[in-house]
Amino acid sequence: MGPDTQTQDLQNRMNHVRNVLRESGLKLTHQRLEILNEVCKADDHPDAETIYRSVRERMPTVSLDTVYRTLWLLLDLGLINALGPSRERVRFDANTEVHHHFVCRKCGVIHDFTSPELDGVQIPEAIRDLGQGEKMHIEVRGLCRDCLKDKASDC
Amino acid sequence: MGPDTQTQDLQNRMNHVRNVLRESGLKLTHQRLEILNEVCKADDHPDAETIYRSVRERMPTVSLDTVYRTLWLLLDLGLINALGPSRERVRFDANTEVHHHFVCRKCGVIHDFTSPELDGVQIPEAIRDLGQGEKMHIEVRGLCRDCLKDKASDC
DNA sequence: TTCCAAATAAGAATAAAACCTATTTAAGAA
DNA sequence: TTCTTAAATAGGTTTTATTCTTATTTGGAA
Repeated sequence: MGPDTQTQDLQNRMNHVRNVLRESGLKLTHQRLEILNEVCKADDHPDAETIYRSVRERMPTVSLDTVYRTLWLLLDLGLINALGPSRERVRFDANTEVHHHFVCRKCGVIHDFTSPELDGVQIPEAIRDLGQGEKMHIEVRGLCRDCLKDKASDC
Repeated sequence: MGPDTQTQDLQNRMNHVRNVLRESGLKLTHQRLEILNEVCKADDHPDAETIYRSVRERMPTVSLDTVYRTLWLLLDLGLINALGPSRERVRFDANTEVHHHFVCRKCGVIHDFTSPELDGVQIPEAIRDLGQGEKMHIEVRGLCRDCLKDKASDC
């Protein structure tokens, strides 16, 4: 995927967001577009603070509160994902394609991966009793390559 | 499963913990046992603060810091689990049997469920490139019964 | 252009989690 | 058993992510 394709994708995506916001009766603010833009550009599951710093480079007056509010909003609208188990702070993920996460239990790094096997996993019938299932989150936890290397050199 | 069986289970479990701590060269403190005991007794995925309050009933001098340290320790030793995505604070789960979670995206309630289909899902080969997979976390997100009811009454 | 509800900025407040240090204690050694 | 010591704890302080408050601004409909 070349840079032109990426630019194209980003533009399509921004258009999609404009539509979703309009349909939901929400305002299309400069801040919201900039924040979404930064989340999309990042491919490393940034946290709110990191996004704030990036956005501030172009919009020096943006407030951290707005970044948080906007991220939760985008999340509620299904335009981005959130992840981040246990000790980590919440991290955001602009990748809304079907994919899964590998989380290192030592350093906390999160890598996306795709897996046709996992994509096929269906929400089980059994949860009917508990409520209405909407989506599955599948996560593999373990040790990433770097931490495995560190572990080996500890001996 | 009657109360006798449960008591038996808890005792077996406490013995197991004693062994794991000893094997790891860690001290078997009164605090650690009390904290684990409380996590085991709770069946509602309590957070650290809740566990702290429970433990304090029997051990009025226990410190919150000790509760946190102990919970992370038990987690590292694989004696308990942690869960809690997105907006929620971290919650702990003494159920180390294979099971899965249903998380309500509105109120945050977490219910355990079992599912032979999901139990059979294997860690995919593809993650070899990323590191060493250890376990899968499968979570179904949606709306719980109570929140569905509330939603219906909003109309 | 005017208007107003929605959104924002800035700073204050809250609360979860971690840190610091003097004191206590588990458990191995004598 | 008593002694020893590194590990663990209590209690208080600090940090920091996230939310709240309020005055101001602004998107977008009329």
